[in-house]
Amino acid sequence: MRNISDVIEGYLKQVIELSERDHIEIKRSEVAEKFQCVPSQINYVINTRFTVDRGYLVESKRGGGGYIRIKRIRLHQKSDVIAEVIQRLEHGATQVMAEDIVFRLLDEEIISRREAKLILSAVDRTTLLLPLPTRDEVRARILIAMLFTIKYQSNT
Amino acid sequence: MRNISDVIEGYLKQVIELSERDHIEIKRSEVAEKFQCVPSQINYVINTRFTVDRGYLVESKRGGGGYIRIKRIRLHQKSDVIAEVIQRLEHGATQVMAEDIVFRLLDEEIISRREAKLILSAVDRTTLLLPLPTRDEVRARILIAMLFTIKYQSNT
DNA sequence: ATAATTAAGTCAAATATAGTCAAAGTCAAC
DNA sequence: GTTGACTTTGACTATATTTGACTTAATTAT
Repeated sequence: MRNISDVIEGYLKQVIELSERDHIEIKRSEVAEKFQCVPSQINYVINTRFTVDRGYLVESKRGGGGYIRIKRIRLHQKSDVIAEVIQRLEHGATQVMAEDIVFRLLDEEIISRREAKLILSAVDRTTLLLPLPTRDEVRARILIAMLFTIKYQSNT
Repeated sequence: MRNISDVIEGYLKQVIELSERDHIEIKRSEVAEKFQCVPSQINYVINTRFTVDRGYLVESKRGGGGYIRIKRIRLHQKSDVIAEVIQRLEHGATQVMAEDIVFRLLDEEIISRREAKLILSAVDRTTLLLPLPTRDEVRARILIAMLFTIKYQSNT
């Protein structure tokens, strides 16, 4: 007998599979009720099994009529290049590094000219206006976040 | 099952959409009656969904013959929309403001879906990871920088 | 003018969800 | 039988919605 997290994972994947649409919406409390577990177990399952790396995007809303929405995403065709670039950014990014990376992505036709300008304007030192070394760390995080977005395009 | 606020939001947007004029006038009590809710629910919907950042202007009048008037602000000159939006950002931008603005630009077809995602990922609080109020200031600067880039694109 | 009536506005409490985090439990590998 | 990764649990937190008592403003009747 498998553990309850695996069972819930399987259930959710089946629901996604059978769904017409590219996403499903669940009520955390209902799923918890169905499997006789505490609601936060659902968060655990989602945090460990429905991650971006595994190809899922999750959104949610609290309050009345709240929900958890799980979407499947597909990888960008050039995701290897992006993954490689993200690795280089892990320990901070200077403006020159950022420019090199953006020009490479442009060169590889992973981003458009307009997107390149957009990215560069966001991470320019006069935009961030933060002291070092914070500036290079924030720049790296912004670049990584944007690259992730490009890497994992949702199916919609 | 959706919550009543979302239903009322959808209804009002549809009424605006189908309207000949650029604004609609509703009677708060009638709408409340139609959706079987208390009148102040209508204020809640208007205050949370028909904000300036989302491109709406609301006026009202009390007393006999009172009404609530909702106007969709559709500006056709893209640069005007951007200029207006930049002004609102001058004193910092919360994540909710940023989201409202980006969705509006998407709605007005000034940016693409992918660009919207790119921008939102860059200014997400988990990306910036800075303490307030710095975070809101940096977010505003990044948004302004990107909007300028979009506004003054060279045509070459 | 003043009062009565008719609307809309405000605000905070009650309710309905979901998220976080860390302690406790489980189980396989060593 | 200890260790460490993974899972389970629940107390506490955060956020969104719903509701209603009370307030304010405009119009109408006297």
